[in-house]
Amino acid sequence: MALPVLEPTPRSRRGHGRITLQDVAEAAGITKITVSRYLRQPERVAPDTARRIVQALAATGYMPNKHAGMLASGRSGMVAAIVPSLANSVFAETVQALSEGLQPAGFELMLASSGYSLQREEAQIRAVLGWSPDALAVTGHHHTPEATALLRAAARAGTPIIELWDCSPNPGEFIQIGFDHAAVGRAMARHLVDAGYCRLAYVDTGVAADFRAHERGKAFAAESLVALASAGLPRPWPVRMLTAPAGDAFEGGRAALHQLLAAEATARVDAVAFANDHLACGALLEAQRLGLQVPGQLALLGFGDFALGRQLADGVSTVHPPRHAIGSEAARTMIELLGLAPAERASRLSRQTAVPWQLVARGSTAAVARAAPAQPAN
Amino acid sequence: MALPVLEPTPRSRRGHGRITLQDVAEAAGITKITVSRYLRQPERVAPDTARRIVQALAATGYMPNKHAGMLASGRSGMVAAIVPSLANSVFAETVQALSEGLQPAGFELMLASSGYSLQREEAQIRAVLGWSPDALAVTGHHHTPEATALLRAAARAGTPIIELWDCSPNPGEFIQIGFDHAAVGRAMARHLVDAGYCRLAYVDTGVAADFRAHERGKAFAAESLVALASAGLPRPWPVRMLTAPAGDAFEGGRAALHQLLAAEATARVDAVAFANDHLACGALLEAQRLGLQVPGQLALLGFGDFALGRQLADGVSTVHPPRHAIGSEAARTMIELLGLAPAERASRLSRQTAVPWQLVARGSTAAVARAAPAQPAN
DNA sequence: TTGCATGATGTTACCGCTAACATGCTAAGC
DNA sequence: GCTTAGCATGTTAGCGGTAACATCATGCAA
Repeated sequence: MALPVLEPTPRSRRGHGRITLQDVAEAAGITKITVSRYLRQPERVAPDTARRIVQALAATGYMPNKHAGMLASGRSGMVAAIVPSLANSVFAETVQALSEGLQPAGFELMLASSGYSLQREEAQIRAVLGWSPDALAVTGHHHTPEATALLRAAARAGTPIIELWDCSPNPGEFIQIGFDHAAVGRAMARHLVDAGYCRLAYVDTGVAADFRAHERGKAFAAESLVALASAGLPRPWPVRMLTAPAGDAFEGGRAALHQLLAAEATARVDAVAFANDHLACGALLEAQRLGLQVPGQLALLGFGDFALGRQLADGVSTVHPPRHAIGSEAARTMIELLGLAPAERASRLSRQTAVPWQLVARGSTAAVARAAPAQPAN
Repeated sequence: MALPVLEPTPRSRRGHGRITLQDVAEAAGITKITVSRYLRQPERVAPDTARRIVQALAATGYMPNKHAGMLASGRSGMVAAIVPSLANSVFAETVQALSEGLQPAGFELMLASSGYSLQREEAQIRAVLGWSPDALAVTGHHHTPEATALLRAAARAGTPIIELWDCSPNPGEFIQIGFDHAAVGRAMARHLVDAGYCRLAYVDTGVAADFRAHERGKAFAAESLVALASAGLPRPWPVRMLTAPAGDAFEGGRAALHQLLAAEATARVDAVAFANDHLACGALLEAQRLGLQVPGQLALLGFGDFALGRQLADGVSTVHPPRHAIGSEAARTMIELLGLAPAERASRLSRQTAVPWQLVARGSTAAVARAAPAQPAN
């Protein structure tokens, strides 16, 4: 028979070596709940106790374990965002604004970039939801079916889901904060037609999953025909649509320009809209190299309002998207929703906020006298 | 006297509504530990049980709660990184590489940007350590004293701390993965002198906390004198040092160029090195506007190897920093260290990895015949 | 048959924190 | 004096997982 073991190894896994509330409480001569209370609602503990707690906190160098806090309270104090790319300054600025907007409310931001892949986005959503974020921002309203299901489940559980950058005219399943890309595409078309151009082209980006650029392109093409017709060209030149090769966007713009110029000079485009400013700048540089007059022989219109566009030649006309406003508005929305009781919140988990954008006309699309219509207006 | 309450409210806070391991276990007719085991080591459960677990997982739509997992196991599966800025493509690419390198090993990345402020960096470090990351990457070796103390405490507790981008010749307190910026500055100086230029200037960035650019500048200035002397100019023109105005870097470069040209033409600089390519490109565009010959009258040398530099004129010479390699090397290091036993790990929490960079000579610093030395060599 | 290694699953006790309720003490009200 | 409201602090029981050990069939060698 085994002898009774003295001091039976308490088979306890001791802590991971960090200072805990318990340590602070002991140092202050009280129990941990009071310390916990002080940290969350300092006015709820007696001034004298508070003083001792402050000392104990400093002496121990306590740092709260947010996982434990989350587990106990059900609130993580963390918000997650998934964007297609961080290298793209467009999203970087939105994320920056989101982060800055959340900071004062005490929320941390957890960031993931999907590399413009819906598969990776799905994986990221799955991973990120494991951290029980208090809210989740994703980019756009295109997701894999599984991803949508995950988002839907989270939304039903009361987690605000925000789709950034898109804001389609028809209501979506989640909260949308962005703008109508089709409207931007139409405005781009009208701008070029109004400035006197009539042989238009749209250069899409080589990044397959930039749905927004594609959507602008489709609307651009459709609106072009309308605008040209109402400008007295009932049988307009068909809008050339092409896709720039993937890779370096400047080179893509250069290559696209060459493709466009391959046509016989008389039937050449006289204005090109691009999926983004980098493509447009690449095309402008190539046009300069070729000795083409911009905007004399060729007008160029970008999207994104990148800093470079202001610098080249007389400036590249562009659309200024509300990069910053989308992020700060998203932060505002999250904070507002998370302040509501779950019951109230539920009714607001689907809505749309359109953030204004602006077409910035610069030298590259200066007005020209329209050539005589190919076809007299009847 | 109060009647005995039947079914006394079990004062239990019910869960937060999510599916838990317990739910899955019940659906599969087993206990939760077996499900937990299956999720971590599928080969440890019987094939038949595994099948039932898989079904139960699918049926319930289980999603693990990582906070609970972290609390129980002491491992969070998360790594944090703090960079000065995400809008800067330099760091964005490093972060991208870090993220991609960590993904296969199953680590999530938590990201924060400090906006080039050491105060904010300290706050971010504090916040991020509350999430008990398995490892933490920060940028550079400049931190507030408090931040350094926090990092030190974390390192002592076994969390690998990695300083990105810097790699000073003298050993640091933490792990450094980067390169020696002073060496880059010296190489820039030698490149210009070797190409025949002798009236040099360095334009620092207006971002006060970009210590790395400043360090390159100091080394550039010092090495210039040495290189010019050994090229037969014992009493060289003193290196002009100036700081571009903060804000748009292109404009900063333009403004800096104007400042440099303000001197009488005969004593004008003939080569300028910049803290980054944006400044250099801005200066190049301004030089073009002013009709200056680059590199005839002026050589320009940037840093960063941004895509634009390849596009302008005959290309802007630059230094290609190991943006990507720093990130992937950091990921590799983290994974390696986290695979070690804590005891073994402790001995490796301080070391340096120099990642190679490259000077990319393009048109903007093409060689010229050196003007007769101001002073004959003796 | 017995003994024992082996593999599959279960039990228990935590991780560090907080919600909910309980207690004890002081001061006000009658 | 005694109740009672109110404040400060404490006790208990979890949150949802996992580590460590326990148990219980098997199969197989001795």
